[in-house]
Amino acid sequence: MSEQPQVGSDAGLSKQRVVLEAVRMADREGVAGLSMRRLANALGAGAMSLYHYVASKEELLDAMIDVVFHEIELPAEETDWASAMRRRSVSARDVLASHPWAIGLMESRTSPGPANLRHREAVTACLRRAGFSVVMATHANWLLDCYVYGFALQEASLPFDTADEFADMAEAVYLPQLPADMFPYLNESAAVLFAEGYDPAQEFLFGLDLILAALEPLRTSV
Amino acid sequence: MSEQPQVGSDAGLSKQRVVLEAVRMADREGVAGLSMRRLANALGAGAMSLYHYVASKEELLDAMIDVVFHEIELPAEETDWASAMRRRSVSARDVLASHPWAIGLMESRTSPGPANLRHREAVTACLRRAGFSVVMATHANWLLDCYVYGFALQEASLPFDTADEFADMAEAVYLPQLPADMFPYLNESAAVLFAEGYDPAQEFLFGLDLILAALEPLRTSV
DNA sequence: AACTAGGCTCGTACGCTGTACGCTTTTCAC
DNA sequence: GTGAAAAGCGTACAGCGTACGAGCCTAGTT
Repeated sequence: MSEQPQVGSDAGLSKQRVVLEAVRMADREGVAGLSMRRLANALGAGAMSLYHYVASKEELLDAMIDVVFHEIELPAEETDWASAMRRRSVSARDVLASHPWAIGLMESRTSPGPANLRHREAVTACLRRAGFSVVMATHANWLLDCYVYGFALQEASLPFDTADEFADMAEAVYLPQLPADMFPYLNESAAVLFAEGYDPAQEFLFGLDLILAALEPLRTSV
Repeated sequence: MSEQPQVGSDAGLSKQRVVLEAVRMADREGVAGLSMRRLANALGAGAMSLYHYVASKEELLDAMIDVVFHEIELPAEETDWASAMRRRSVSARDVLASHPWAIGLMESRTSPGPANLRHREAVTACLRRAGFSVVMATHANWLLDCYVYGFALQEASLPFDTADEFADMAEAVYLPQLPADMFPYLNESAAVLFAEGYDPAQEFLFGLDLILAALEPLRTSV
């Protein structure tokens, strides 16, 4: 054993090491591939050793979600509210897209972790300081989160990651499923998207900017 | 056995009976409580009998999701586009709120079922007929779906269902977790929401109407 | 030096899961 | 009546989360 097992070198467990390895494993193989035994194995430990750092798998999943929230950029304080919200929303999408398992886990997790709370507080602060009323700040917060999470959810359930994969996928799987007489409009859309290419990041910005612009007049100017 | 086992009376299995009972079971006890053995038991059958109607549990889950989509109202054709979208979005929220397990399942399901496709086609048709371009209709479709799914996801992860439960919950669990000095803005919000009551349905309409209003000028009038 | 307390590790075991395999029963066309 | 197909299911296997309790290693006290 090393002299400071807390630090998290390659020997010696810690809650942090367990949780981070779990995140890495979920990134690689999905949350379905994450089992306590396999996780312990990856850490060079016995399965039951993990339970000294984590009360249950549920708690592990909670901690993993909070790691994800921790990666999301907090809204900057110096800029205007819309730019700050834009940046943190883009960051949230990036993070959720790189941990696609996280979004599906959120449904079942009912109590927010510390990083989640910190983030909510910072967002609410940003909105309040920009002149939104308490009620309106709550609305705006919900609305933005709905959009970000909803986007991440839809993106995670897309069967492709890149534009090239989209092209392959559309030709091989999607279009044959859509007889032109039953789905004329979807065929039309698919054709256009196929021709022009489809970029999720750009799609995200469209809705985000629309929402931000629609919220702007709802703050009482300070 | 009855004479027409296909029909789905109380005797005789069928894919429909299996899937519907699975949905009912998930509604009652969550998707975690749904096992092939317990499902078979509820249907008065042996576990392996289910596999004559469903290739795997994955396929069962896909079919369950499609049942949920089937329950969502299609956009009406006779009204203006905004009313039609509003109605179907409200319907979607209602349905997803009554099957909270569904939203968490969507992340892992990559190929849309027939009811899902039918719904997408109808929505796209509604938007195109209202004068949205192909690209803009895609944007609008994504944006609305993001909002609906995101809302459902957030709603599902709330630890309460009714306003009364919210009050209890806020006092017992939420507020003690939020020291006023670290989370001044969240405390402020919680106090106001606590005083005024909090209605998810109303919250949903705020964002929905904001989005619909912001989309209106983006169609080229017909 | 001997002893002890407490933190850490983990082997074993239990009840559960999805489902492959193959056997039995039922249904139906001829 | 007969043969074939459809429907039902008992058994078994690998893997899951985790309760339990036994072992180890270290620090502090006597």
